[in-house]
Amino acid sequence: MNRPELDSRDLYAIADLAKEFGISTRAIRFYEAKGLLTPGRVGGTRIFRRRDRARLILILRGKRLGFSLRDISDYLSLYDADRTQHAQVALLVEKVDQRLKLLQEQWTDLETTIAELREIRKLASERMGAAG
Amino acid sequence: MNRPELDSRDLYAIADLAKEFGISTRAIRFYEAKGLLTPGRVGGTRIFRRRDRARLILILRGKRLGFSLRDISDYLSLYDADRTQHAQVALLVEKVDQRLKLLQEQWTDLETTIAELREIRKLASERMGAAG
DNA sequence: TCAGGGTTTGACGCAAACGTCAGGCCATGA
DNA sequence: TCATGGCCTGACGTTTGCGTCAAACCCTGA
Repeated sequence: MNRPELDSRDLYAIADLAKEFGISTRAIRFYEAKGLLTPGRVGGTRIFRRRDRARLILILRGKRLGFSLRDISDYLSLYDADRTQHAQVALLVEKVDQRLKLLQEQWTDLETTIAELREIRKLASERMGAAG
Repeated sequence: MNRPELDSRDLYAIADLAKEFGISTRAIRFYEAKGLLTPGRVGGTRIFRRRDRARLILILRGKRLGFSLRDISDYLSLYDADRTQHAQVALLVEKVDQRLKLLQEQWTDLETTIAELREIRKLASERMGAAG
């Protein structure tokens, strides 16, 4: 483990991050190709810093939230530029609101579905008599 | 409008349903190709009945819920066969539970994101002074 | 010196859910 | 009669988010 620069824990190899977050190196390279990450280079080899790691965390959360990489890319741009880009922030807030609304719809849809399944299950067990 | 069979409102042309639900005829044909719908035929032309319309409603709800057409197909099978397929129902209940859990996670993630956006928005407007 | 392990860049593959022609059939109305 | 409009079946195209080689480079340890 004689890699002083890497041991400062401000620098990560691609496999380090892949392992830490349980994703593939391919995925990480893909995020870079899409402009979501911009790691440094030593020769050809990618070197990730804390900033990159932080961005990766945001990317993964965005994915859990169901946003596309395009959307996440927009979101990440907020963390760069001055944060004074009012219009950008407004746009993002809007997108999150949309997503929130969609989740609310899903929630009520799900309640309906659950009720239906309960009904089906009930009918099923009735037909099966005491064997249910 | 001299189409007595169609005016009984138990029969629909493909375009009727497409228009009613705001989807393309292509999508409807696709659902049929995937076995989710089984409309009748008069010559080559598809004829949809109330049953097909009801299934289409379930399909669209399933999609809103984020399920794949494969999943929805399984779900629909419950509405056919005897409803006595205990195992099937259990399986579906399980899938819905999974989806429910996922939505709950998304919900809390989204709250975090919203809080962050509010913070950014606040910082932005502060920097812009009273002009916000 | 050479195998092994980690890295790189292409480039093709893939599954889902349709979009988008293309070409053809059929019925209707001016 | 012929143009128009709706429906049909292929069949290829598209987008998203990677997976999966392939071929090559570099460093390290036995």
